[in-house]
Amino acid sequence: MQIVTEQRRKDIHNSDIPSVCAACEARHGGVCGTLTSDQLLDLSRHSTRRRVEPGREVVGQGEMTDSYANIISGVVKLSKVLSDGRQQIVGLQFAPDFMGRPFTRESALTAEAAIDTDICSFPRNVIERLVSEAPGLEHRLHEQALKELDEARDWMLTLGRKTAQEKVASFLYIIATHIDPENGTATEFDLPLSRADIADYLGLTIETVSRQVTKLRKDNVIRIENSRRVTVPSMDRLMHVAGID
Amino acid sequence: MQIVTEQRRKDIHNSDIPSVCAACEARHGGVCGTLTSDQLLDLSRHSTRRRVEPGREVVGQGEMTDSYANIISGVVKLSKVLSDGRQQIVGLQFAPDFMGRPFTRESALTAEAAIDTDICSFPRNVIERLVSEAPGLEHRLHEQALKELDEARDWMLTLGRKTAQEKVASFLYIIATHIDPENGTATEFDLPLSRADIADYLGLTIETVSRQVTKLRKDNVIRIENSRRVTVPSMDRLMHVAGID
DNA sequence: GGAGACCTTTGATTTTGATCAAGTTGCCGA
DNA sequence: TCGGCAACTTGATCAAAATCAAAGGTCTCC
Repeated sequence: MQIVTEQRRKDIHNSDIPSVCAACEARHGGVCGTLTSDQLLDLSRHSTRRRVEPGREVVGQGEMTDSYANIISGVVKLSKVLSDGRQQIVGLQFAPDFMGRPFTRESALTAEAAIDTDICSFPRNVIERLVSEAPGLEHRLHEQALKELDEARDWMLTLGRKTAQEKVASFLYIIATHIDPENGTATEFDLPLSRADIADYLGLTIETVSRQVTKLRKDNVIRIENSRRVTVPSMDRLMHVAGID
Repeated sequence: MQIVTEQRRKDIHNSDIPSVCAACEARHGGVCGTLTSDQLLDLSRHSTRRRVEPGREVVGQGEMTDSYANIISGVVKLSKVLSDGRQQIVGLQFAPDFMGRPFTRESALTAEAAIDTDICSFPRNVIERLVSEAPGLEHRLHEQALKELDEARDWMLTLGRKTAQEKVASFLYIIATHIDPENGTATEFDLPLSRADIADYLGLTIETVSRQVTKLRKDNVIRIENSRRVTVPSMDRLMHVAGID
C-alpha cells in the first residue's frame, strides 16, 4: 500500500482526472477514476475502509446489494452453493477491481476474502446518485461487467472441457497474471487460495488438485515450497499445459 | 412474427416510450425500448434484418465487434473452442435478447444460430453514437451485461458441480423458462439444440446426454417424441432433479 | 418406395477423477 | 521443544462418464 501525503492528496484533487481515491488513499482502477474532484470528495465522506480476514464474508448472499467496494489489496472469492453444500467459486476479484452488483437488488453470490484483504466500500445509494450525475461512471461500471463476463465465459470453457491437469495449470496461469497486475505476469508468487478453494474453483476434489500439483512439480512445469509458494520457470510451458494457445 | 401496419407504426412513433423497433417491425426488449421516436427512426435507417439458418454463423470470432443485433425470433449459441477442437457453448441467447460486445474490440466468441433465427442488426458506430446521445441506452446495455453475467455464473455452478443427470435436467429447465418468455415457463416445447449442441453446452459427450435423457424419460420426469419435442408433466419435479431449490 | 446421410440410441469397455483411508508436514501455542 | 491440529499428500479402490462400436430412426433426394 502506498502512502499518500497531504500535499499529494491536494495535487490529486486539483488534477483534472483524479485517479486516486481520497477515501482509500490508494491509486487503483476501481470506481474513482472517472469522477471529478468534488465527486471524489463526496464519495470519500461516505466510504469506509476496512481489513477483512481470510474466510470472512465481505458481503453475504443477497446482501451485496447493500454496498459497493473497491478492493485495495488482496483477493476476494465469489461463490455459489447448491442446497446440499456443493460449492463453486464463480469468480476471483483481485485488487484493484471494483465489486458490487449495480442495479440488481438480488444476487445469489457470496463474497469472502481469500487472504487478508483491504476494501473500501460505499453505500449503494451514494453510488447510484453519482451514476446519475456522472455518465462516465456508468460507462466504467459497464466495462467492468463486460470484463467479468469475458472472464466468466473463459472459465466456463475450462470447467466444461479441460482435464484436471489443464484446469490446475489454467488456475496457476490466472493467478500469475492477476496477482500483481501492475507488474505484469508474475513468475513467482504465493497462491491466494487453499487446496480446498482451488478445488471449488476448478470443479475438482482436494485430492485431485493435490495430485495434479504434484504432477506439475514432477514434470518441472512449476517449483514449490511450503505448498503456497510457486515458481514458474517457463510461462509458455505452463500455458501449453493449460491448453492456452 | 407479428405484422405491423403503417398506422400501427405511426402510433408507435408517436408514443412517448416506443417499444417497437420500426426496422424489425417487432415488439421486443432488445435495444429499442429506451430510444426516442427520432432515435428509433435513425436506427431503423441503418439496420438490416435477415434470417439465419441453423449452424450458420451470425458473427465470427473477433468479428462480433462489427455489429450489434436484436434477436427477433430463434436461438443463438455463443461458443468457444480450444485449439484441439474441444468446444464449449458459453451462452444461449433467446429472443428478445440483445447481442453484441459493446466497447470491446476483441472477443473470442463465435455466435451461430441454433435454429432458424431472425435478427435485426446495426453497425457498431450507429449504436455508439446513440449511446453517447441517450444515457438510458447505456444503462440498458449495462443491465443486459449484468443479466448475462448472472446467467454465466449460474451455469458455472452447473458445469463445475452437478452430475450428468442434474446437468441435463438443468438444461431442460433453462429451455423451458427461456424458449417463450412472453408466456412464462413452457411445459411442452421443441429443443432448439441437437444432442451434440447439448453436450457442448453441458460439458458432456453426446452419448452421456442421450443416456441421461433416456433415464429422465424412464423415470417419468419428461415425455418425448421424435427426440426434439419434450413435455414436462411436473416442473417442480424437473427442478428437483436439476438440483434447483 | 428405396438409398444414403445424419442424428440418435444402446451396449461393452476403459479411463478419469471421486471416494475412502492413512500418513505427512507445517504451524501455533503451551 | 513438544503436542495438537489443520492443511496437504499419497495410496487403494470405486464409480461416473468417456470412449469405442454397432445398431436404429428419420429425413431428403432420387
